[in-house]
Amino acid sequence: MIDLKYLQKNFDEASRKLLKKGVDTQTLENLKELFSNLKEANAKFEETKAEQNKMSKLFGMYMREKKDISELKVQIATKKEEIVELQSRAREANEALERVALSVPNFPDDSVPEGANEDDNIELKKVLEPREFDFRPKEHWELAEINGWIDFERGVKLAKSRFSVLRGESARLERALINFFLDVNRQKGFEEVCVPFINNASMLQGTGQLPKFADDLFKIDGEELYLIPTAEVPLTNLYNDEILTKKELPILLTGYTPCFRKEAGSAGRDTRGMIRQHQFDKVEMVAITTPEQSEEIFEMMVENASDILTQLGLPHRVVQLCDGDLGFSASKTIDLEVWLPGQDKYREISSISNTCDFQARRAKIRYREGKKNLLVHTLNGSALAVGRTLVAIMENYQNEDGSIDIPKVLKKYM
RNA sequence: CGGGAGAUGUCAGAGUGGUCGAAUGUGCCGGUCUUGAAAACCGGUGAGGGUAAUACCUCCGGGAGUUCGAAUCUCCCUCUCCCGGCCA
Repeated sequence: MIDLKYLQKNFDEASRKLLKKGVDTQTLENLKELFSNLKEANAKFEETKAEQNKMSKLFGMYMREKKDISELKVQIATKKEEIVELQSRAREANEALERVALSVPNFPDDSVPEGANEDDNIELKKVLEPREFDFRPKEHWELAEINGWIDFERGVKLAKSRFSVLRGESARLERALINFFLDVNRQKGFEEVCVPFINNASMLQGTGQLPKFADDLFKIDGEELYLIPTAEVPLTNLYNDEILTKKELPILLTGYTPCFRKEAGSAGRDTRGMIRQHQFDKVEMVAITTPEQSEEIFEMMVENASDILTQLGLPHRVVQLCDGDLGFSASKTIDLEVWLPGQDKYREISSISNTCDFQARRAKIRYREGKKNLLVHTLNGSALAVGRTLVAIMENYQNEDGSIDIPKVLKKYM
């Protein structure tokens, strides 16, 4: 959630920033008004409640002193009606505010370039030269068929479309990649954690998936529980509603989880192959930091994800997202795109974001600084998406006969 | 899934209708002492909102109710622990 006090005090600046994230001025005007409504409603309620509290104390005193309480009783009864009314008005004001506020995206960081969509993203650098092929490189699904690596049909049979089955070598490679990623992250100082793959609604709200993106989530029937769309949810919310000490920051976490996404709205995109599945494996990094630390940690996380790709010998490029392409919670995002020779293009394989205090405010994650409790910064990034790495290895390490070599660093994991 | 107990500040644990945001211990922060540390002693220390700062308001798992007044009484829900069943 954005800082509403900031919105109120710097409305023009705030609305200019959020325009880039597709929020119209109308919504922001509305939000500002709802916020001041709430403050007003609260003030009235509190004032009246204070009067009643005083009278109640008096009541007690009169009783003890055996004074006449009949008049006081009438006064209190009148006040009480007023309070009930004011309280429900304050509550409504709060609900009205939350309904809007929880669906307003984060401000882009000042350093983020302007742009309308992904076409305006900025390539910061390329790492490793794509290999020259003396034959037409195949796409991963052709290679999957030749090698018997991916059983798309049976995945669909077991669940539905956009599910698949890895068999034999590919299943082992998937497992090897997970272990490799976790080991690298651990060496960089991330604590490995193993978390529930199902989280409750409150946690999903904490990281920003709810209430706005409910349609993208698999919900457990009859429960307020959801399959996680990313390990970012459980890892970040590990500290939901907690107050940390400054000493324990930064907290660096890494974990492997499958991720579940409905992919509502992406019908027709990447229907072939396993680029876009309802279930995919990912190893995630999450950092909980002070505001001073977050930029440095952010760069470290980008560096780490890029390093993993380099160790695997996968050519990739580092892309800074423009403000128009930023996700809901992100203040700043850098994507890593891996080269897929079969598709003849770069495809996203990691996305690293600093949400600053946006998630911290929702999830109530704070740290103690002297006598004050301040919001932490939260960061997340993939290191890496496992299925897409598998695809990248298949396409980059293919031979003319369709066979696939295994990157050297993975040999000890196979 | 069946039976029993419980949910209070970092934790442990008092509090059973008013002056209780809450004893005490512990932890944490600061200080005295010490070459330094520990021990001992002294002081401070829940969260959110509000204010220039105070006032003031809300919060004792969550919700509804009784009452002038609820941590305390009633109802519902959730969760935890113990016993039994089932089970990796």
